[in-house]
Amino acid sequence: MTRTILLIDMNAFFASVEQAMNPALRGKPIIVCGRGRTVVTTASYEARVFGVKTGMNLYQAKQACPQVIAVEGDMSRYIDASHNIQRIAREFTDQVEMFSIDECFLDVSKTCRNEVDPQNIARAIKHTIREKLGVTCSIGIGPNKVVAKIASKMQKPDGLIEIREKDIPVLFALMAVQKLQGVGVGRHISEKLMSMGITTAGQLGNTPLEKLMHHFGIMGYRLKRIGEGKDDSPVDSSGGNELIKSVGHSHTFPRDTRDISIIRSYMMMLTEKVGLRLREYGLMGKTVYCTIRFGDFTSWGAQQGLKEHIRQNREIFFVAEQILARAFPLSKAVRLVGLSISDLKPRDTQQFLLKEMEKDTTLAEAVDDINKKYGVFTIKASSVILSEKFGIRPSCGMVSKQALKIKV
DNA sequence: TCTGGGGTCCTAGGACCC
DNA sequence: TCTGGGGTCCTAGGACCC
Repeated sequence: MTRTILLIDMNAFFASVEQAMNPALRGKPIIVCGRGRTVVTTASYEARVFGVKTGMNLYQAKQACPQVIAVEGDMSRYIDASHNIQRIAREFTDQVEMFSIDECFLDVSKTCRNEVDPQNIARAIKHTIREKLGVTCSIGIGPNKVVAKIASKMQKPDGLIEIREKDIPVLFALMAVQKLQGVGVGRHISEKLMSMGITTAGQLGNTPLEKLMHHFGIMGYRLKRIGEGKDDSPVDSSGGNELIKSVGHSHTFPRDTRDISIIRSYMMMLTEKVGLRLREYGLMGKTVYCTIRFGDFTSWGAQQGLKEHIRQNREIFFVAEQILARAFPLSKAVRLVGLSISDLKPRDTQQFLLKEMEKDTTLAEAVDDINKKYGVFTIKASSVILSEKFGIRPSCGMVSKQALKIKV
């Protein structure tokens, strides 16, 4: 059965939301970024004209566009906007999958079987989003999710492209493999494909499966399907039923360091951020993973599986410290430390019966409550105060998809 | 001029057990 | 002393995504 899938892809989403909320930013080149040694998360189209791109550092952005306005991102605003987009999408079909904070798949096959032109649906969605939220989007239409996604990237901003099944062979024959970025063909794979003489999507689809399997293993099968413009994956409208698999944070130091006390205090701060979110989500984890990025951008990582699930800051920190100890003595200065916890399960309420745990939990949750009410780190561990002495400020976590899972 | 932060999935190798 | 094969679990690392 032929399907009709739409992908709504928001244009310069974070920057557009900031401009919609603050008239003083409209029509101006702006970038949304973090703090410290940060990069551009999103550049407005006015900034892109000057060559400002995602991933540039602030210096590069200012060089390219001296008048660019840097705005510190506020994730909660983007999550709100994302929910609003989802609500609008549901006015058109109940088959809606929030794919990321700024992308949304719709399966409108049923509607289109009644002679409704999918382009009319797309135009109505674009109009509603612009009217209600003051931001624009590009919509791609295709017979499946992969093709819809490719179509959505073909015209930006404010685009609308439909790729019909019969158009795929001609279109893909001309499409460079780099254009498949975003559907599972990243930089490494496309470079390898090019070195094999496969330069277009069409050539990828025509390459014998055995050859692709030989070079890419089981991935070869998926690559061939992408090259053929085929994809059976359904639009998953189950929403927040997906489980969160891991919760983590990382932080880049203002300056590279070998000082164990600095590294340790950052790790304590990360522990508190991870622990806070774990408790917020009502989860506990059984595997702790620590990572270090060195000044030369090489990295080290190690994990520790546990006998029991944990959720308290001091438990997480105890394990993190043991893992971190394996990285010493350090051969190079450290740029970033990261901490994440996985192997998650919902909080076991029975454990509350244990008095010791109860006390600890009550304390941690009281701290969480106060921090939620009066701002993160109103109450903080001594290590965090120490962190601040070194010029560290806790940043807002870029939670994206997880926040959507929780809040929807 | 160096290059953020949040995730997911997959693979490969070693340990261990039967 | 040398020899299996299969399965599972754990760990490290890579690729990809927004």
